[in-house]
Amino acid sequence: MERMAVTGAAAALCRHGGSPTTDCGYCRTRHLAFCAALEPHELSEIEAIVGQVHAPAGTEIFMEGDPADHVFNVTSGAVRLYKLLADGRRQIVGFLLPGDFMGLAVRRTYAYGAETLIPTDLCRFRASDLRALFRAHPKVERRLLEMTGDELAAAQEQMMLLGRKTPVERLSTFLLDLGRRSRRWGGSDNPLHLPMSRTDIADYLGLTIETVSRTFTRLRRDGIVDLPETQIVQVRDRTALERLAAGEAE
Amino acid sequence: MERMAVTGAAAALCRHGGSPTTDCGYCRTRHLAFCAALEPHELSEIEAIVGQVHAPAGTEIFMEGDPADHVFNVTSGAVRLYKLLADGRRQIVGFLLPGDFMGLAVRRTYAYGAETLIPTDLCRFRASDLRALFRAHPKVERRLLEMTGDELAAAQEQMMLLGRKTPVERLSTFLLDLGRRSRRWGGSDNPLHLPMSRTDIADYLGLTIETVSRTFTRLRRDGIVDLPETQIVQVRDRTALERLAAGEAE
DNA sequence: CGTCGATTTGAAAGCATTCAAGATCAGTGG
DNA sequence: CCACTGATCTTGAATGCTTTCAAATCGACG
Repeated sequence: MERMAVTGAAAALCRHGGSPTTDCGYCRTRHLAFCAALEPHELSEIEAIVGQVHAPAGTEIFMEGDPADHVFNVTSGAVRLYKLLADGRRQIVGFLLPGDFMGLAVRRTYAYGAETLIPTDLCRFRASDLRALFRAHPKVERRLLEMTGDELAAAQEQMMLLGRKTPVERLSTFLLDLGRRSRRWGGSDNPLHLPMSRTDIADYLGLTIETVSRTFTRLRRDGIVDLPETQIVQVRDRTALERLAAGEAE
Repeated sequence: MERMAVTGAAAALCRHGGSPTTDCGYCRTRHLAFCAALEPHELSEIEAIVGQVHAPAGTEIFMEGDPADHVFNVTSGAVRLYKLLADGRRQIVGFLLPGDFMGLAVRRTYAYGAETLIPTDLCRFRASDLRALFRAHPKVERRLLEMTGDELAAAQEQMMLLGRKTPVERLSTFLLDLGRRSRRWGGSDNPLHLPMSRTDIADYLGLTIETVSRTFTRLRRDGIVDLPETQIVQVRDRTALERLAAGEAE
């Protein structure tokens, strides 16, 4: 199981050196985050409580079980959320891309650990500040309920994948989903850049690294994708990929 | 794949014959549902928009993809939520017990189908009525965000189970979780009554019915549980069951 | 007592995993 | 510029566990 060097904890993450305040007006992911619930003239309420954080690749943002003091928005980069069993088995429960958030914990502690995959920029909010914002602006809370509902639906799709799909169906679903989410924040979906390792993909799809690699090879052999580089996927036959992802072909 | 006769659709479900209004003051699951967010003297606001529904075992409440017009609270009985692939493979994404809710869809349609396992009583709300209640009482929406967050955390635990746990770990986790939830609404956790079939358990745990059966046999052989009846589980060694569920033993 | 469905058990097969070895790539220093 | 090194990824072969296929048992119900 991959274990990379990690540093820091949520409260210790370096604040971005520059300006003490943030200008949300220029944020390219604002329309994706819960911030979208507020009108432009209300953004100062967010700017008053947000902190900017930059973390290099492989940084531990927080660990499962840590006190859930903060909520984070990803504005650039990528993050993996994961859970561990006692013997080291790992399940990645999600990858975060720009516009995604993490750390909303009803309970006192985080339900998963979070580590950056690549250099990543985050907006950090103290949970107590956010709760105050909810009281002032119920529409922010409504937006967060909406986003949490979307996450829950995505989690149920992932249960379908983990419980019933074959390896090639899992990988096809993963590639299409990552492509959709990449486009959502303005990235490319073809060619698609994979910010995570094969080990990460395996731990997300409930497979071994070897099976992931063999399945990539099969998709390439069948002319469905091309891999000009390990981390770059060129989709050649999207229809075939979609049929595989839906479990309609084999 | 099990396919039982089903009847009706969300809008067609019979209203309970009796009184046109409901007395939430007597509801034994009120403290579990989102209704708990309101004070006793505010319950009339719920009573004004709630409808009582009774459904016999094997009733289809709604199908995946149906317009998400209603939200339901389970007050007695049990429900399975499931998703299907084109070729009939099924993944059960959750079992509902008294106090649980379903149908909250940010999107226009339900993300899963719902069928009763046993005779079940439901409170039904029109989504539009509920949204109006949110506006009048933000604390109801807060409570629903809290419950949805709990569901998301449970879904992530299930991802860990489906992606990385062995069959005996899956079944142990399932039995303990069902026991906890049974106690929550006032039921017994030992002996524990299983309202669902082996096929349902298999489709929930990402296994085949035969593997579920063999795993029950193993737990019984090892003296960890007893099965006086097919649907009744007597836990004999809770500590061992907990160790198995956590992946600390084999 | 007989039938039908659900569950359990047995035996064989298939497929992902495990174990092992190569290949590729990025970074480092000669 | 190139060899060296370590990590990541790919490929091969064998193992083993779950699945598949098949049959027996159990239980509810008429």
